[in-house]
Amino acid sequence: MSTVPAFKRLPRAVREQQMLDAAVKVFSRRGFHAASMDEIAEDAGISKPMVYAYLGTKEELFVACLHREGTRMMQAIAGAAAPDLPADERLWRGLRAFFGFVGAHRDGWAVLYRQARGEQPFAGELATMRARLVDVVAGMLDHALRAEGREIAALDLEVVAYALVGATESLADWLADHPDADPEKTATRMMNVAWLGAAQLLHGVTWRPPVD
Amino acid sequence: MSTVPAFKRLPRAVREQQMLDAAVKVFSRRGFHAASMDEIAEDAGISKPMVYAYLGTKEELFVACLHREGTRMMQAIAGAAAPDLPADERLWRGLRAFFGFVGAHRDGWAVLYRQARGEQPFAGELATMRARLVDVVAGMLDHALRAEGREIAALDLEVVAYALVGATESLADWLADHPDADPEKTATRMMNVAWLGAAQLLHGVTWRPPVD
DNA sequence: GCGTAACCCTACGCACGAGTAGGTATGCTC
DNA sequence: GAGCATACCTACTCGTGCGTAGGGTTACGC
Repeated sequence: MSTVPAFKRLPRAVREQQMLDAAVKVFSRRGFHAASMDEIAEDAGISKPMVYAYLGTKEELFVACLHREGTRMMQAIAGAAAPDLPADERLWRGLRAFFGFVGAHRDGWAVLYRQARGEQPFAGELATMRARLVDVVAGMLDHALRAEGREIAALDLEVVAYALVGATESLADWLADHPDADPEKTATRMMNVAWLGAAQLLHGVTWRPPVD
Repeated sequence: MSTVPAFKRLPRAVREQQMLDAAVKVFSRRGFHAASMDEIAEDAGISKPMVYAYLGTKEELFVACLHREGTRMMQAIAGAAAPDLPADERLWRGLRAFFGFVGAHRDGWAVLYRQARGEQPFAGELATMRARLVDVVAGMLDHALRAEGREIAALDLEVVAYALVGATESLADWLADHPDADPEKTATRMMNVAWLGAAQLLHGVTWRPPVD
């Protein structure tokens, strides 16, 4: 009794991508814990054991999402890189690529940053990625500084870079919550905050607390 | 058979505070979902039904934590307010109070911002608080701008304020993860990023994307 | 000293969701 | 067209953790 199967059989690689798509969607909507494997499987149009067979446990699945979205993001940014441009130009291109990515993959961003932040097992994964970003930014600042024959303590540099990355993430959240906002314009605004401030710092201007 | 009770009976108000202390601690360590009412009860040195009797369901308990910690934070910042000082001085005092609070209540901060961000039911609570902060910062910038006879579109102002708040939150996370770091010094660093950048903006200097 | 209200407990019901056992169908290779 | 790997399913087990039922004990007012 050859009943025609409701939906076609597909090669593993394809199904895996569908599952990851569904997982990113559900994780971003519900958060890691509240998301259920059943819902992810249903959303992918497949049964639960298939998900386990291909992508493993819930944690492994989540890590796979983190990996795919993270790699995509890093590639988007790296694609805009041009090592020998002046610092502001590099920063601008990086920001534009970054906000462009977030604008195009809003739930990828949500799962990557919003969800992974709190949950213990994945905080590390995320921290690594952020650390890489912070290093890049700090490296850029350091490079620009040396070009001016100036120097700042490494710790200060790191903290400033951390603040800039934080501001950028924050605007990314804002962007993700405002579907009609323009990524390009958001990048420009970030540039205003980051670069005008950084430029001052690079020229040796620093703010000191008043002695009260 | 009057067995001396292992621990004293205490009035409701006291127990409620103990429970909230325990809840904040556990929520910040585990995250909302992974935290169990049993662990919170045990940590508070009380049995689970008492928690339900006094603070209600898990969600209600979490909201209660959010409320207490949020109020404390707002009070800490409000206590440093002095409406008629120049903008940079106000910003400095606000930042100092804020980082001082985070330094002193690290897990209060964690539960407030790190956990509430992802989970749907509480995102609203947090968004409200952040919106208040953003308004304050934006209002300050706007005030300073008008004093110079200048003006910026409200949306731009809001986004800049959003970025500054994001950078500040990010440094707060950094502070929470570095127990030996000095809140005061962190505030100074934030001031360097925020104020030097904001000062430029206030003087009408803006960055524009290159025409490529 | 006695009632009553506030404080506090042990021990459960029950739902939900992770992960699996065990089997069926389909297409590909030789 | 037989054999075999791959794609796929239904239908469970079992742990975990929320929320509660149904009590016991201490203090306090009168």
